[in-house]
Amino acid sequence: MRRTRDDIREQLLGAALVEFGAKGFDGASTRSIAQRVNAHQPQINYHFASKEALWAAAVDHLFALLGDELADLALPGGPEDPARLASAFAEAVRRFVRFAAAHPELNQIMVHEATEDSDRLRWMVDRHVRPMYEAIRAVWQRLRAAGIGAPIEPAMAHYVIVGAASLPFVNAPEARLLTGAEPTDRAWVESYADGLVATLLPGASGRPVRFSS
Amino acid sequence: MRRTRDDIREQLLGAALVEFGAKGFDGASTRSIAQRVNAHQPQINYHFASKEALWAAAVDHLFALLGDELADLALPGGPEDPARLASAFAEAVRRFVRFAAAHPELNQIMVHEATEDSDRLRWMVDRHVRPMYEAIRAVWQRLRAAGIGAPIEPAMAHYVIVGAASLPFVNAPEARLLTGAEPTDRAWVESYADGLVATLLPGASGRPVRFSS
DNA sequence: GTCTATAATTAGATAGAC
DNA sequence: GTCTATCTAATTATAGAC
Repeated sequence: MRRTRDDIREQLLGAALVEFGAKGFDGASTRSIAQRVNAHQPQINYHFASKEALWAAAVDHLFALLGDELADLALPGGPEDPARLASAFAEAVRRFVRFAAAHPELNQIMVHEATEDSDRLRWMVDRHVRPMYEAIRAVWQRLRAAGIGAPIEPAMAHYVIVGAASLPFVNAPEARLLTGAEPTDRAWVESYADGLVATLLPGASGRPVRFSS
Repeated sequence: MRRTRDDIREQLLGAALVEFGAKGFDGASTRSIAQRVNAHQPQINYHFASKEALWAAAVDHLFALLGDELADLALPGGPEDPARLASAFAEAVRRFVRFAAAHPELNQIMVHEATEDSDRLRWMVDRHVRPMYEAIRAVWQRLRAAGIGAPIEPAMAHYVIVGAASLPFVNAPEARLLTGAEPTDRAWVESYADGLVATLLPGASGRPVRFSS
C-alpha cells in the first residue's frame, strides 16, 4: 500500500491547509502536519523545499479552487445591463460565501497573515488578493453608479464584503459556541448569503425589500 | 529611573497586546514582548504567572476599554421608540468601528483565537464575547421588527457587523498594500463607518437613501 | 525586585542508512 | 523514496545570585 509521490504530496498539502488555517504559519508545526497523514516530518522537506514553500503551495491551491468557483462569471467585463450585472454579482457573493464555508482555510490564512507586514503577506497580496480587490472595486463602482449597491465607497466595499462573508466560517469554532448552530450547515450558509446579498444590493429587484420608517 | 511595579506591568501589557494581535498566541514570544519595553523575559513570569495569564490580562484589558467606549449607550434596554433605537445603534456601530481602528489588537486576538477550539477560546467567549453577541441579537431583533434593519437574521447579524466593521483594521497591513491609503486615518474610518451604518440600517431616517431600479 | 544562567521542550532542517 | 537519528536554534519557565 505504498503511496505514490503525488498521493503523499496531495495529502501533505491538505493537512497543511487545515493546520495553517487553524494555527497560523508560526503556530503550525511541520511535525503535526506530517502526523496528520501518517507521514514523517522530514518528508515535508523532501516533497517541499521548506515550511514556507509548503505554505505557498497551500495558498496557491486554495486560490486556484476559489478561481474555479468564480471563473464562469467573468464579472469585471460582465454585462452592461445593470440589473444583469447585479444578479451576476449576487451570484458571485453567494458562491464566495459557500466557498468560505466549505474551505474556511483560505480566509483563515489570509486573516492570520495580514495582521503583520511580511514577505509572505506581500507575496500573497501581489499574487492573489489584489486581482480580487480590483475586480470587486470595478464592479462595485458600476453598481453604485446604477444606484443598486449600498452606499459604500468602491475602495472599501472589498472589506465589507469579505469581512462579513467570511467571519462566521473563519471563526466557526467560536460561532458554534456562540450560536449553538452549525454555521457550515447548508441552510445556515444559504440564509447567511441571502441576508448579505440583500443587504449589499438593496436596489436590486427580485428580492423585494420594504422600508417602513 | 527605576520603573515601579505598576509601570512595568502596564508596559508589558501594552507590548503583549501588540505582539499577540500581530502574531497570535503561539507566534508571539515572551522574549519579544519583554524586549519591546526593555525588560527581560523572566520578568513576564514574575509579574504574570505565565504566558497564558499575560494573554488573559491583555484580553481583559482590551474588553474593558471597549466596554468603557460603549457604556453610556445601554442599548439592550434602550429606547422603545424605534427611530431613537436606530440612532443609538448607529452610534454604537460608529464607536465600534472607531475602536477597531484605534485598538486593532482586540479583533486581531479574537480572530486569531477563534480559528480553533481551545480553552482560551472558551474562556474568552464565555467571559467577553457572548454578552456582546446577545446584546447585538436583542437590538437587531427590534430593529428588524421595526423595519429599520437590513434583512439579516438576528442570530447572524453579529457576524456581518463585526466582520465588516473590523476587517480593514484587523488586516491593516494588507489594507495599506491593497488600497494605498492609511485605513486608520480619521477620514477613512469615518467614511467606512458611514457606509456600514447606512448599509445596515437602510430604513433609518436622517441619512436619506435613494433607490433607482 | 531584578537579572544571569540554565533547565526542559520543541521547532525546522539535514545527513546518511537502507 | 523513506525513515531514523541528530543538529542548531528558539521557546517558556525556573533557580539562585545579588
